[in-house]
Amino acid sequence: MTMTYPRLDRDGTEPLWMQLMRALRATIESGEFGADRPLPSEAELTDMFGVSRTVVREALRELVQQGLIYKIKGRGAFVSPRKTELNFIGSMSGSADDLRESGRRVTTQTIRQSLGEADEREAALLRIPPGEQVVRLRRLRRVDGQPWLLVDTALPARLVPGLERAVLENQSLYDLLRRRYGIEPAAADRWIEAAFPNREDAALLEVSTSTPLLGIESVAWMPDDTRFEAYYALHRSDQTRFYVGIR
Amino acid sequence: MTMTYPRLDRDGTEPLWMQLMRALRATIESGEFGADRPLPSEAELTDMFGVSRTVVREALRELVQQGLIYKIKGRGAFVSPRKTELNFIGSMSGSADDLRESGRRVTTQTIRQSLGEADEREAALLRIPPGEQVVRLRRLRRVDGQPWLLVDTALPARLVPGLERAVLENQSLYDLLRRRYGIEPAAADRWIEAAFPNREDAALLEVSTSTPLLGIESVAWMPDDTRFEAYYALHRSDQTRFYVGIR
DNA sequence: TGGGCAGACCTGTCATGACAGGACGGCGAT
DNA sequence: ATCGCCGTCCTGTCATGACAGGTCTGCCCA
Repeated sequence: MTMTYPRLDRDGTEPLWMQLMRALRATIESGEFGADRPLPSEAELTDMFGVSRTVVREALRELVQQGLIYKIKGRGAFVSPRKTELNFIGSMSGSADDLRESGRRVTTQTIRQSLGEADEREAALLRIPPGEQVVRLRRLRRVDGQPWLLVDTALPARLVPGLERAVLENQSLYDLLRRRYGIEPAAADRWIEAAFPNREDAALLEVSTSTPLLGIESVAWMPDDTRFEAYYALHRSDQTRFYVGIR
Repeated sequence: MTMTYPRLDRDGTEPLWMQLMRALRATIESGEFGADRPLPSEAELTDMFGVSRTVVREALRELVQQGLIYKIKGRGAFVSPRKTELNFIGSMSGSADDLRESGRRVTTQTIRQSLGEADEREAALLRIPPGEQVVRLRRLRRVDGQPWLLVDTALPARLVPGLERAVLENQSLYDLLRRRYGIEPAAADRWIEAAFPNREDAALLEVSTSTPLLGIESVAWMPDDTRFEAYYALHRSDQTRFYVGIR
């Protein structure tokens, strides 16, 4: 067992379990472990990181939830076989702007970025009065050069002052929200349907208007229940199906 | 606080946290609590049920995961507003045959039920050799009389001897698997795409062949990693969108 | 009347300990 | 060589305790 890990920061604000989860996740994603290879046992991890078994279990539980590992009672934890599909729908970190790269070239082009007034739908999702200021983004996600996802996002302007002028190209919106505005996502609701694109959307996604696409509506909120993001996305599932892992 | 709860069985095999989760869930689903109403605090629940806070937290965590409740630090846990959509994709209990009823009349008609040999796709999903015996089910789910979901399921015959002759009408397949075969689901992988139905499927679902539907492929397994179920489902999202809650 | 502070109550994090039961390997007996 | 048993190691469950920090209410003072 030759793994080396960063020391966990006991004085910071980030919980130990989260730091540990990140460290393990980084190792797994580095490719150091192949599919179905065992991780160190819980007891070993408590020794290696100098934390309690509670912390280790919490970190591992999260990795199981994310589908990166699986656990078998009496045997241990193992690295899950690599998913070729992207866990976009079923993971918070898999949101439109925080898509995990799986050896694919992912680019994001911002088509529109403006201030506006929340319409009825946006207001209902974001739990704000209709007409309240929102920042609206329209972005096109490409995977290996192919259009893949077209997302229309609305965020309450009062939460993200200046976002309508920020540089967003190939940026993770969630990172930006976290660093600049202290927005920590806690949970999201998502609704999925099959839909046809209109003429404009079809052109952007380079499909015909009779191509069936996945439509995903989403609203996300912070730990204090404040809705900070609503989006509607069109996805070309003819290219890549959406994966959801249930743990 | 006038709630009455069943006593938890300390001598059985079912973990206390799971029993508690079920009890709370039953209360919530009975309608006794309205949306956003507070649950008893963790401390109160430990007193009421005579269990440790660990057990209470585990039960509540599971309910949060299922989207039935939400928690706010410093304030407590609250009943989530009732979802009108069914949590089919993102929940193990929301599998094709264990759909939660939300005040809707749900019926299931078995169209086909037979023994067969696993084809390449079934074999890959179930991790069995092609040609191995599988039980195949084709079922049509109706909600309020409207066709809603058409599911083709394959299960390794060696795990479910006699299932091809069992009475399945309006039965929960998961209940049956649990009671008769001791099959306990642990996790699942699911893939979602937009698709068109073929002529036969379109007729069953009462749509045209140019109606876009959601296609869901799924494989589920037990704690020992044995794949016990694979299905492909077509869903009419023109009727009801699919909901996924991220917690 | 309004604002600030303290205390009580809440969930979140973490440590420690114990026991149950599943998995696996080694050893001994047949 | 094979099978069964035992010991060790593993995760799962559960209890207990402590502390941090968020929330809310009531009280006191200006």
